Amino acid sequence: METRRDVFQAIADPTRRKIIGLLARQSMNLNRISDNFEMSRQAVSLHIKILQECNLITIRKYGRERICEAKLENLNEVHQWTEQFGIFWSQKLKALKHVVEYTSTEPPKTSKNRPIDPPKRNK
Amino acid sequence: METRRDVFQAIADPTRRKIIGLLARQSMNLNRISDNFEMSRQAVSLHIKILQECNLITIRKYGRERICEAKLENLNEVHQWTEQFGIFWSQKLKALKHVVEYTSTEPPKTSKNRPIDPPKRNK
DNA sequence: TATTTCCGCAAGTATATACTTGCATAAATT
DNA sequence: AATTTATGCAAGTATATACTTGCGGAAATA
Repeated sequence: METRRDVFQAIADPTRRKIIGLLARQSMNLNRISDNFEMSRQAVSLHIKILQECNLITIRKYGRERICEAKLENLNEVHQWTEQFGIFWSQKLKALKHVVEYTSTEPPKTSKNRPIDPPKRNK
Repeated sequence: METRRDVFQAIADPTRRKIIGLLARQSMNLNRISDNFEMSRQAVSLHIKILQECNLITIRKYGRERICEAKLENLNEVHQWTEQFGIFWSQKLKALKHVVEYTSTEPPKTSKNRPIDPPKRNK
């Protein structure tokens, strides 16, 4: 039922991203959150549950209410994952080397007159 | 079958994240990529297809091969989404105001002697 | 006390997801 | 020409996902 559940999966859903956006501005109880969506309260509640499991929000009981708060720090995992490629961007992509190598030529007709070495599987 | 398909959903799967990581270092053909995984070639191929649809990779025909290249720029959407909350981190979270307000008190016993105003739905 | 509000639990459904295996085809290699 | 290699297409399956509706209970309000 609830196998893989990480931050990346949590933010995959647009509803959950919107919830995070809402809670980033102000903590709210469940019903208040679901006011922002067309779907049923239960549906929103389920999204909240998932976000909680992924440690992106915390829930605090306040009387009969449950106040949801965003724990934005835990978006760091995502931020850092994308960040790692940022290095490549500024370096104009190492992979770009390959692009240039290949795109400047036509596909080989035979193995003899190939303009460049074909990619070979080392196995 | 293929309804919602965006970058966030694309990177939700760990296999696809790994593929992006691989292609960020070096462009590869399909079989080469699938060498890095336990699953079948077809399974990997499907992930590639999804990544392509989300514009995270491009595929270039080279003879009988199909060379996959990462288009890391399009991770910007994710990067920026997380970035927007970075502002809040440095500001120690506006929402933190709420946390302090609420956590310092017990839940109200009656409506009379509530230590603070309860959250009210404006409807 | 009666009523409303906030919320969880549970059952049910339709579609999506992540795989698999088998077969077919075009392009290189021998 | 025969074989290997790279890949696509299609069918099939199990589980996950994103919802719904209905019921019940605890807490606040009138």
